[in-house]
Amino acid sequence: MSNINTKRVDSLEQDAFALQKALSELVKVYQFRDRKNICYYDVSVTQCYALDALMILGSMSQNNLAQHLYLDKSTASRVVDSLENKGYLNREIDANDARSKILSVTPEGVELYKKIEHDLIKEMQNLIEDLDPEIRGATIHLISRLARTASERFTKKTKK
Amino acid sequence: MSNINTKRVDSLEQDAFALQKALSELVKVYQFRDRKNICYYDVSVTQCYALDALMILGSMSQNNLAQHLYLDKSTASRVVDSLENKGYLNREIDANDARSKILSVTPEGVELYKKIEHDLIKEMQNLIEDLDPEIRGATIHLISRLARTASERFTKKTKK
DNA sequence: TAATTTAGTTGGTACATGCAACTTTTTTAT
DNA sequence: ATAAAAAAGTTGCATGTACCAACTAAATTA
Repeated sequence: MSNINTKRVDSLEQDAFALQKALSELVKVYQFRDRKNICYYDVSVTQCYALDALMILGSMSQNNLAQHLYLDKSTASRVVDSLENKGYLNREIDANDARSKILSVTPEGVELYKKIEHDLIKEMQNLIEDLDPEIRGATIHLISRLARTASERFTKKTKK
Repeated sequence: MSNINTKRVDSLEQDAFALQKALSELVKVYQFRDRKNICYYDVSVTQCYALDALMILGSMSQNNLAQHLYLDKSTASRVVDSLENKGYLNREIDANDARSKILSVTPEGVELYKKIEHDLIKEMQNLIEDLDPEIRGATIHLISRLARTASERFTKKTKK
């Protein structure tokens, strides 16, 4: 038997354990945040996700948005209602398909989004500025991977 | 002006941006999981957190558990109800303080916990086995830090 | 042109949660 | 010693966010 190999396996298992715990804690805390309905300025977290999706991915239909947010179309409809009422986005009938509503962020929405994003990114910068760029890159990579894997796993289980 | 310095700053800002997005996506996906009430065997995610806290930190009072789970004591009471009914934990009056209930995991609870933990850790191993151990360690560290910072920030906002 | 599919809305419902009021026990202050 | 305050836990109630199902209107397909 190889000492080195055993060590490696142990380390992998330990790391997996530690990462599982850390991730679990992180998610738990963020769940708490969302339950408390902590808002950025005057939008809820879900509403903020909606703004983000539209800013990053551009205008899209409501159904499309629902998919990105992992929400039912009815829920998406209400989230959009709220954002529309607050004046942060427009909901216009698609010229090519009268069933469909095209969502787009208003100038007020863009302004709000920029404020929120600025705050969040600044906060994140403080958190990671002392880290080696290589580590930062690797972490981003891993977190993205975790998100992707989790997404596949959960949506598979639900059988869409 | 220094080219190198500019580059560094840019890289930090880009990393902060990317990390913010990745983290946001991760949390979104996990929220979806929890909404769907995806369970491990026959316990919900919150119930699983409760089991985990008791296994890792040992027996504790209900109030104590509530704090660890970022839950109101009333909600904790109900979560514990459910776990007790399923036979996964015991709730006994504290010999030193008759107001307090001491929670402990039953053998059935331990068994369930081990199964869940085994599954999760195996999954995590697959996800990280190709990464450099150094990177893994650093990532775990950063995720823990993110959790801790978020916890401080959110609980401060709520003013406990 | 009739049947089916799709996008979105609305009504009903469920469920986890927090808050407030309450009980019981312990601690503190007078 | 006793009264007042604090603490742990439970229960009732309200709330908000979500899903599902039924519906409308429009587009696509047969």
